Amino acid sequence: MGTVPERLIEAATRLFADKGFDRVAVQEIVDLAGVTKGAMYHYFGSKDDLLHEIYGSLLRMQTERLELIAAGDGAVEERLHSAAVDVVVTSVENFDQAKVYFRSADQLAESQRMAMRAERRRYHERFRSLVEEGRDSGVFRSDVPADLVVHYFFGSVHHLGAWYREGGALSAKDVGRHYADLLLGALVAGE
Amino acid sequence: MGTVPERLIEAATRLFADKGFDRVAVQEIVDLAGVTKGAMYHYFGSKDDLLHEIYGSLLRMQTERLELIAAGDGAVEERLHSAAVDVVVTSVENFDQAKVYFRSADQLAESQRMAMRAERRRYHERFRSLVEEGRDSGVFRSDVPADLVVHYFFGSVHHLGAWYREGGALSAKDVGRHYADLLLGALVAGE
Amino acid sequence: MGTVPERLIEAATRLFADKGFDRVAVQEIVDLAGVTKGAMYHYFGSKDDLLHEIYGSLLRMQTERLELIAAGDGAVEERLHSAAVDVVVTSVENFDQAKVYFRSADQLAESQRMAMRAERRRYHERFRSLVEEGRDSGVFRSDVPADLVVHYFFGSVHHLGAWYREGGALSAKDVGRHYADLLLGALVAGE
Amino acid sequence: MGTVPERLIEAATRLFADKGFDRVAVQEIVDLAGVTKGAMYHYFGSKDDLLHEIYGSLLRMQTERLELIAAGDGAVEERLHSAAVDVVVTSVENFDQAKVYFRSADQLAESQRMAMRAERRRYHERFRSLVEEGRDSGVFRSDVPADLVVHYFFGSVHHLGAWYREGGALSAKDVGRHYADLLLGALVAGE
DNA sequence: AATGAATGAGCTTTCATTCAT
DNA sequence: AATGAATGAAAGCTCATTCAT
Repeated sequence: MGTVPERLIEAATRLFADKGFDRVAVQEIVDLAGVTKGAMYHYFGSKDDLLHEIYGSLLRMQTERLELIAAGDGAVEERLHSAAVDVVVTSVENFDQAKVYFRSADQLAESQRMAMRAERRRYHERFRSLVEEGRDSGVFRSDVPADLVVHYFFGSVHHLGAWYREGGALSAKDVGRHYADLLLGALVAGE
Repeated sequence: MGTVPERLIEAATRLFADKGFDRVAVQEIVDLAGVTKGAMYHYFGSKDDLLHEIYGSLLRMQTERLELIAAGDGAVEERLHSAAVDVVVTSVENFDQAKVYFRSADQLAESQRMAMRAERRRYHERFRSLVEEGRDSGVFRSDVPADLVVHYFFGSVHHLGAWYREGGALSAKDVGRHYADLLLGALVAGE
Repeated sequence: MGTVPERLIEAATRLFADKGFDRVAVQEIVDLAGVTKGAMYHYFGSKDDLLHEIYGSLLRMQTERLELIAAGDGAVEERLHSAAVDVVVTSVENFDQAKVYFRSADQLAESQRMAMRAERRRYHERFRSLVEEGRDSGVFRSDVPADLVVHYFFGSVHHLGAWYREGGALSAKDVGRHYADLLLGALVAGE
Repeated sequence: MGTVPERLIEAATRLFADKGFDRVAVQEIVDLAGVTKGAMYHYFGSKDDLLHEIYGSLLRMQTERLELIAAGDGAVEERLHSAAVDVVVTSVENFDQAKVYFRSADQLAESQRMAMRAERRRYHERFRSLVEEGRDSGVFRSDVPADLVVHYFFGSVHHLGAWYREGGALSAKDVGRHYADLLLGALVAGE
């Protein structure tokens, strides 16, 4: 059953993913976790803290993986493809966490927002540097700003929570590959 | 200064776009509109009604334009390109409304959610039919599900609110063209 | 269809009878009457005024009839019996009005409450004087205070709204007779 | 001073009795009880819950007592007399509670109304069965429907709140006896 | 480590009434 | 005679957080 803080994180993740941060009462979280409010405030300073905790961990994990993939030694188009597949697959495999991340990103308290943005920027930049590497080496088209490309692609990823359903016809890997194909197709297409 | 209901819609649009539906108090809306709560409830049945009104109008407008564009007589790749540009441009030109739509779509009361989903689906299907038309005529790749393509692209569009800033280096038209180019590039690229 | 004030009184009577004064909104009344709030406030000073009007008229009518009956020249037990039947029959024949009277008597504004109480007391006293007349002439028992008898009987009458249904097995006259029989039976029974 | 929920019930009882359910604000209740609204909603789900609690307890008590009295082994007219005295005495001894019951019975939310009606019906039926027992054994008159008799008597009891004042000339027992005498007088009177 | 009673500020909504037209 | 937009005060209720135990 896990420790109390683990159960709390788990409960909060499920609820935030389903209804959005603002629509979940602390009471619901502790009920689902089978503890009381006092216990929650013993481990977490606030409801915001729970949110921070939840998507911080996914983002950190994805950043680490991205850095490994990007530092690999395949061709740039292969590394970008892998990175694209990976962010989709890890998002789907941690779908509740990802949904919380996608939905409630802007709901953080001022103090934590800074830290979060810095981490997100780091991920974004690393991804962009891959795109730029491809352009510099003449493999990718260069008539579209690299930044825009990254936003374009992450938009698609963030939208997964709005339509993808686990257990349907498409596996996480399927979606990841299709997404990566579309991205690479667009970049390699050339003018 | 416009009529009271207009001022209310305007105020609500700005606030919902900035902070999200759940973070805006009715009191803030009426303060910004310069009226009292009673006046608001004279014109709108609930806070939900305001939300519905706001993005209903954008969605209706975009649907109409999409249907016109799709029914044009150019080549399918040109029609899809125009449609893609158009949804971006109209979203950016009504950016607050669009942000409300992107952020708060799922926050509607049960009753209105159905109606809204039906309208959204209609838009989605019309867009998808363009993609399918291109595949059937051999112009677009067919190894990626058409539905997924549409979700992929709309994800990018929905994400505009998270990064695009008016008055920056890129005009609405610029972004629209880049987005459309990326979409068409991916589809035409062929396997 | 009647004049506007008549329609308003009618609508208010029905609604107050059904739901109680406090549970009816002025908006509902004017909707049912097919007019607007402005029209209502043109004819009536307040929602309280409507209430006052409604049960004032029933009470006045019943008082007049009671005085006629009491002043008749039959035996006292016959006059009391007639009076008892009459208050039941007129209450049932104006059932909505009567229900309003029974339910919402205490809901009047301070100013009107005085006037109302005076009228009610007048009715009560006239009824009591009949009881006393019967006692003085040795026809009725005298071991129960006359005031209490009157309260006892009017309690039964007021309760009609809680159980009597028009169109059922018992006609207004039936109930009136049974009620009067029970009252007279108790008084004549003797010690 | 009692526990918080006790103080809340006490305060609500007094206020509901005085002004009627709809005329009492939750704020008044908590002020009188010396707590805050949050505390009230910690113990009671709604304002309706308070009402339910208040007269549920009186009704349950009276039902229990009625069943004991009715199951006794005296003559039926004695048992009915006792039952009549008892309902008056217990109502007067818990006068605020009884007034709430008499006044606000129909103000309950739909959900609780059913349960309450069932309990009231049970009380009514038990009382009626006493009346019927007396008719069957030829002690009571049978020209008046038993149901009507019960409504007639309970009407008188419900009306107590409208006229009886504690500390006056008549004790609870006095009123109870007079009421019972009037009831029995009417029933035994014979045709 | 954990409880749960209690707070206090805030929420959306209702409503009798007024008033310019 | 009548409209209906608008007010302003109050309503019932929710909720993150605190704190004595």
